[in-house]
Amino acid sequence: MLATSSRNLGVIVQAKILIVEDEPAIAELLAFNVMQAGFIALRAEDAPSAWQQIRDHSPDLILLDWMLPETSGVVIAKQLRADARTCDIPIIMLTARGDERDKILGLESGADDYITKPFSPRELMARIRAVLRRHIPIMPDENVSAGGLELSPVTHRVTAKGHSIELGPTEFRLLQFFMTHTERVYSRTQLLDQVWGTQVFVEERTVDVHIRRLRAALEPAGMDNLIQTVRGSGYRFSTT
Amino acid sequence: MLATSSRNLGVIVQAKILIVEDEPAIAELLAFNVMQAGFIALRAEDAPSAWQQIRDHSPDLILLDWMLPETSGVVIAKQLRADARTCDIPIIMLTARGDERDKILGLESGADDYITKPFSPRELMARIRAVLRRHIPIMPDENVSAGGLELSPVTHRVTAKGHSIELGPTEFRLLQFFMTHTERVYSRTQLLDQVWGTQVFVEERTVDVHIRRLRAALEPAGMDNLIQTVRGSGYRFSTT
DNA sequence: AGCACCGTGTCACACGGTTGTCATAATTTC
DNA sequence: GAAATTATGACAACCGTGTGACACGGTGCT
Repeated sequence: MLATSSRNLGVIVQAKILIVEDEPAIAELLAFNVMQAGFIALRAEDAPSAWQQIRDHSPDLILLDWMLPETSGVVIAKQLRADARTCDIPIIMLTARGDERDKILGLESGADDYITKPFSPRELMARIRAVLRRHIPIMPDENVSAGGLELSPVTHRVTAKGHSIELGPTEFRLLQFFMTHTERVYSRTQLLDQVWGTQVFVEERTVDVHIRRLRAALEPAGMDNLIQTVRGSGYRFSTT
Repeated sequence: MLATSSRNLGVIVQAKILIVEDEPAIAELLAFNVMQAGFIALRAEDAPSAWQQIRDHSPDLILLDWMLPETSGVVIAKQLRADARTCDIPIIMLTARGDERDKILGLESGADDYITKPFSPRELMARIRAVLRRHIPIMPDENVSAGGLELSPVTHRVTAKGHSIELGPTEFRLLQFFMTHTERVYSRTQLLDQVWGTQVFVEERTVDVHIRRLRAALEPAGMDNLIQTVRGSGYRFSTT
């Protein structure tokens, strides 16, 4: 599992994190850590440029300094929460004083979490990940059954009339895609996009190999004929 | 997690109840009764906003209307059950027709109870309390037995066909979680959230070590194969 | 206090499974 | 038969997991 990026339905997205901090040294430190962890770091040093960044890039999370030159972080947080377009963006407050009152105020103003300076990079990243984890949209993965096969994403099991079928991760995703998109031909490129993800560059012929491996796993149950080759076009999952 | 979940502690602070209902009048009525009874009422009028609420507030119980504009309540219920993060949330179905078939379908789709409109507030609250009573004490203090293992939270003991099994606190909680959530794959992140808690920051690979320690403790009884590795996904407690 | 002990989290390393790629054989199409 | 396309077998690199060791903090004991 890539700890650095939020995974959703097989597609890897790189979360964008906006750092709103006026002290350059701290901003630099934050940006470094954030990028080190594999996120995209956006930066703003005051409220106007923060809004600009939010409008242009719609970040997935905002690290917001408590103390800012013009507008305080709390005000920004409240404004973010007031706008329908931004009220869903999670906020982590950065505060210098380990004051308990700051914590209360920060949370009341709509922050999802807060962290006091100085902070360890590990803790910061952990909190970021925790907050992001809570905000990843829930995509229900339902059990699928087709052509006598039963696939259960939650238990990560595949069965075919009693036979238990062992699959590697890639073959599992491949079969899952086929079972949720039956009776239709998919080119190798389409399969790569859907199963491997768009950002991965893999040889087209690799699909052949995984098709073969999937068939081999299905063969003991006599269900390998479900995966059909359509010459010149690609592959198809068909019950007939 | 800052929004203190009403579970976990075993003590019901204030259960959050999500009302999914498109008719404003009925939603209002429900909310009023729920709040009157001392619960926190969340509201959603369609499937998307319901998911939003679930994601943000993780309610302790869901009142789900049978008939909804876009996605039917049954579909939502099934999706809730399919997701590891939501499968434990109890559901009470609201149905207008006193039809017996609805009841069957509703229960099959994973609802814990159902109630037909019109209903008396007293009956509704009684059912809510009954369902909550059954569901809150999942983690705390209930003896569990699965796969030939017996776990008793009150005495903090684990036995496997005569063998007494010694576990450290963390391994105990880990096993308890697995035994109350069998046959389902959990990622390291999910296990950290569920067993360690969301505000604890621990390396993901630490889970491996505790899995190993748990297996080592189970090995003398020959039950270490109950904890299965699902490569690329996580771990699973399975009796098969 | 000093001590040993336990539980825990982290790391480094080893091992095996998985994966992508290629060369080659088999198959289909014209 | 030749060309195009796909199936197969083999292989090396990589990644994920298992494992042992160690450090740290807490607890109870002498």
